[in-house]
Amino acid sequence: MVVSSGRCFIQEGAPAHDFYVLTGGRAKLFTLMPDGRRQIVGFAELGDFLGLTSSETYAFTAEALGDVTLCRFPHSAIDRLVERFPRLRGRLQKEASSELVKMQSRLMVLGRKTARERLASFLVEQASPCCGHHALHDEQEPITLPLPMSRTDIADYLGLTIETVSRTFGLFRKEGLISVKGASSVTLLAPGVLSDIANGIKRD
Amino acid sequence: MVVSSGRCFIQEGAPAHDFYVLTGGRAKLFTLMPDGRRQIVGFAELGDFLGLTSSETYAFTAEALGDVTLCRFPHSAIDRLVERFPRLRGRLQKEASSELVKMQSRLMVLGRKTARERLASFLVEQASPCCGHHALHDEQEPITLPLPMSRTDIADYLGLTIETVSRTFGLFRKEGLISVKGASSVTLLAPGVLSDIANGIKRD
DNA sequence: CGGCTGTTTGAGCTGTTTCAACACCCGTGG
DNA sequence: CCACGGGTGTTGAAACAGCTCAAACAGCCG
Repeated sequence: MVVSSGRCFIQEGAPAHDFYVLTGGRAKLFTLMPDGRRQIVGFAELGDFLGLTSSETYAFTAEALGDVTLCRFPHSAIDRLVERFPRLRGRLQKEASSELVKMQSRLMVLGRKTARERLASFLVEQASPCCGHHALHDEQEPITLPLPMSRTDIADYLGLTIETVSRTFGLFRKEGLISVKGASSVTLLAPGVLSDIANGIKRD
Repeated sequence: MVVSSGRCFIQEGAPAHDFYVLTGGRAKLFTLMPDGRRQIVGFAELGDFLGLTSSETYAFTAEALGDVTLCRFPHSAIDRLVERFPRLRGRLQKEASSELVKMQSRLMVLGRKTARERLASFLVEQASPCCGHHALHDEQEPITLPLPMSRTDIADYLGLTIETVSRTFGLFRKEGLISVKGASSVTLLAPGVLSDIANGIKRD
């Protein structure tokens, strides 16, 4: 199925009938508090499984960032699917535990890092799929990233306000660490330094 | 195997040879930043699986809170185990996805909640296994909890400082919401109100 | 060229942290 | 039995990072 930009295809709290595999585009996953405060719990991309839950209802809302394509499966079909594609079993387990590891580093970001460190962590995380195998830490080449999410989304992902996100982008720009094109594209000019900032390391 | 209080049985970054099932006691799971900042990513209790990871190394350190008993299995044995105990498969999946759901609510705690709301969330979370089936939200009876972890642990779990945790305990006490015995035992005098605070709901 | 939305910048404020002093609990040894 | 530590928890005052409120700005599209 195809979901157009801004549409929600999973609703927090709704009965969890189906699960999805994302086959194109990206989506933001978030939860809300009764008074409207929002926390983005992740950005889904190609190959991610969404809507697997042990409870009766979805734990988050999923909204398309740009147009998204996905495959929908009823929860009840999961056993049949695994039977037909035995390798899926391993995928599911691997996906779950790698998501758990990511969550743990997100907890560190939200619980213990400063605004600078949070934004640096975000940029490094966004860059890591692009630069693949070799560690970004000692990457010297500039890396250009598309940022399909708004400043508000970044803020709600990092537990900050849009103003703080904007100001911190400004700082990084002034320090020559990044350069920004039109607010939806960044190039990391010094990935190694950003990675150090993300981990709270000061090199002098 | 038995692990005595304060001992670490999983080291962050160490090669992940084994995984564990916790069969007695409780443990804290945490990650560290190079400069020593600490984030507790969870408290493990009876029946929890620890050390399952898709990568080569453990993502967190696990330290016993009081004495702990656990079963150790080499990672390589997991397939054989599942073969012998087919129901284990479901347990693993259920455990993983319920842990993911918990993680999402922890992200909300760390990213968007105030100190009051964080501590209330913590107390409600600690109480929920005790009061089981019926929702704690409209629970009127006082609930007494043991708190095996130190104030420092609570602070590192909630992304606060020990001083803020202590002050907030003081506030709750003054407001008649809890009563504290010797810093390692709390009774929730108004669980419903605490649950509302945890969710950012103000009732007047 | 207006009008809309999203982003940046500025100034002042606030909740949480930091730093420091003090109180408590408890095991030890005089 | 009680004074003495040492670790842990509490309380206070000052500082600061990030938030709030408000206004200016930049794209972007009709």
